[in-house]
Amino acid sequence: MNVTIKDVALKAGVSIATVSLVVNNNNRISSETRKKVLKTIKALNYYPSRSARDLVSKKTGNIGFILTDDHFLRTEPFYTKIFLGAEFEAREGEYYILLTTVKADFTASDPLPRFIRDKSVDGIIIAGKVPPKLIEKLGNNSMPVVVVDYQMENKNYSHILIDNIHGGILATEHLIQNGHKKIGFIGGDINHPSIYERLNGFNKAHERANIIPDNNRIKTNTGYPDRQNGYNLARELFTSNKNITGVFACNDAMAIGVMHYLKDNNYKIPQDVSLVGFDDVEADLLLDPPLTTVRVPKIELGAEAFRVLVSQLKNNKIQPKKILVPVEILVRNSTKKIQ
Amino acid sequence: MNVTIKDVALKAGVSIATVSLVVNNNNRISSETRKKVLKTIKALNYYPSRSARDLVSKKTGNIGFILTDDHFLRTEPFYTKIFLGAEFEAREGEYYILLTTVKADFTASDPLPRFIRDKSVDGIIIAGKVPPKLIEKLGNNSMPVVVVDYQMENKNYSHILIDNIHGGILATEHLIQNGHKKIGFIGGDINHPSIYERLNGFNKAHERANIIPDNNRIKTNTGYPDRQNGYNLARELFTSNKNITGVFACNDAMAIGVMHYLKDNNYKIPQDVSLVGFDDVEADLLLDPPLTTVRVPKIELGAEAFRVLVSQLKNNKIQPKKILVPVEILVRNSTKKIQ
DNA sequence: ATGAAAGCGCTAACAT
DNA sequence: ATGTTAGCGCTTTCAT
Repeated sequence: MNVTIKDVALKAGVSIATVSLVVNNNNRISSETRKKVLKTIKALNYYPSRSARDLVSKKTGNIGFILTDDHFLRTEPFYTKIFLGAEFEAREGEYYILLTTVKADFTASDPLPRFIRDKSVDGIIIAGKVPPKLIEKLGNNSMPVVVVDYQMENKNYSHILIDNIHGGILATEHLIQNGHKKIGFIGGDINHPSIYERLNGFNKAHERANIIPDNNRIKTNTGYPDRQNGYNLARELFTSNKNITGVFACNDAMAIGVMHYLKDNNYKIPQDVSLVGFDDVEADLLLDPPLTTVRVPKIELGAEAFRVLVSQLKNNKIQPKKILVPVEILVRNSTKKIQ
Repeated sequence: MNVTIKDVALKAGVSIATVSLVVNNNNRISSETRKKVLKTIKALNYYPSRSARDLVSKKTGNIGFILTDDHFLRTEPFYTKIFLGAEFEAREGEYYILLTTVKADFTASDPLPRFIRDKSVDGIIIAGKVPPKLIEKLGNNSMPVVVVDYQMENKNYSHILIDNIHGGILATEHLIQNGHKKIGFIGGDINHPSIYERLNGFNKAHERANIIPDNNRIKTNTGYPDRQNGYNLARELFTSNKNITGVFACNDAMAIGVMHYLKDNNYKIPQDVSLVGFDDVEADLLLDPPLTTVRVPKIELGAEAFRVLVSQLKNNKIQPKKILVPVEILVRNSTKKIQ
């Protein structure tokens, strides 16, 4: 470190306490003194030492961001955008974000992320499916936790959630309003709350339109919701069902798998089958046709998670919140009206 | 913080200096004392305070990882894997990694990443194309810098580089050995050192085989090397050239664009055209056919960058290194032998 | 409104 | 081989 609080105090002709108060926006300082101090801070290009600060305040100024490796390395930059949203927001605040991954199949014997063990963070953001054993192991820990895009029961954690039910309704209603009645649902693991809720929306939309959805058209399994899995489930769906005209895939990755399956089997999109995805990760993907999907504001999810976490840190009474982030349908060319 | 060095000293019946020496693996301590201290450290679950440590040592224990936003948000997890390699390695060491993005068109008036301004990192890793203005602005700074996957001239920075020339040779020789003579090259910005070198390898392989490459078959532009751009350049290539039988695309993203173009224009891969990419990002992409490509060890690139940076931090004489990481060709089904 | 001074938890001389 | 002690740069009472 170069220039310290002492240098500033000396140059400005005040005590270090005064400098400290100015730096921390304490209003007990006269505006002249403040101005003077601020000026010499600029002149000297002074930045307070984080470590000295942290040592006194018993904070770290860091927040930890945990992602499972499969999420971080997803082909589509879904979770990286959520991270970036948090990082953008952290730049405004006084925080740094430490990103780490844990294995998706985290077991009780795996160590907790290092920043938790050695208390290098003041709080934690976890995005996407959280390994249950991780939560268990985290249980003893007193750090505030915000969970993004994953729902957990009766926990003292705040949640930033996608409005999945409404998204499912939007996607399905769009299909129904375009005349589709025999609609398939392609999901991943139905035990994943997001997928469960999207299916829920799927059913609700049918109900509202007085259509009975056929359970045989609902295809899920316990695999990771990626393209390959979408392909496989599309095969299941179309070999056991004739005359399906619309498909709602629970995310864009699976929708792309469905596209591949349909092309391989000489179905035309949207002439033969209309297809709706979820997430909106298609930019730069060069899909043909462009995919109608439900847009999820990924940057906003991350930013909101950061804000909620910091507000809990500041108020240090942890009042768990649950925030639903709205979604919208983006109609592109993978869906069309039928008579 | 909870348990401090004092608690450990007290419980173990030694001085805090002794505890400190044990923690820092100083060999001036008798093995009995060491054992005793280590035991009570375990018992008390003691972790040294980073901030206290950093305050004394004038280090931060952090290293900064800079990526341009377009790279971080690339569809294929290329740079995120490089980051992860660094992060894996940091877990072994005593470091944390702060990840931030800068705009790809960073200008002189954009602020440097915050962790540089307030000196919250001991060193920096930059991956991928580095905005020139960033480097200029970084000039005054004394922090060691390691650059991954991008070449800069006459700078005191260490480099971890892909062996692009050899990769270009491998890709092209594979085509040539399979009987191809009229081979196209699809690149992005030829001023990007990696692309320049891959083209270099392309030419070298032709030379070795005594084939004169036709400049009209080399298509580059200044755009970002993504799928769309690959598509566009493929159109250029195939409309101005007949009977091309092989294409080397300078990365997988562009190769995918080429694939799309070929499919849209009723070329069969590999029956009509053999296609080779570069990077190996295809896992989970569901390409048809699977792409022959040059594999780049992304995790290893990041890990190596971290190692080099830390070794410079430790030796604090900055001896800039240049490390070439080898590549290999992965033959899949997008290439075939012609007579 | 400002300053003096204690102390956060640790490392590194220096002493023993 | 181990202990004593002086800071590192800051925040925060407590005085003034």
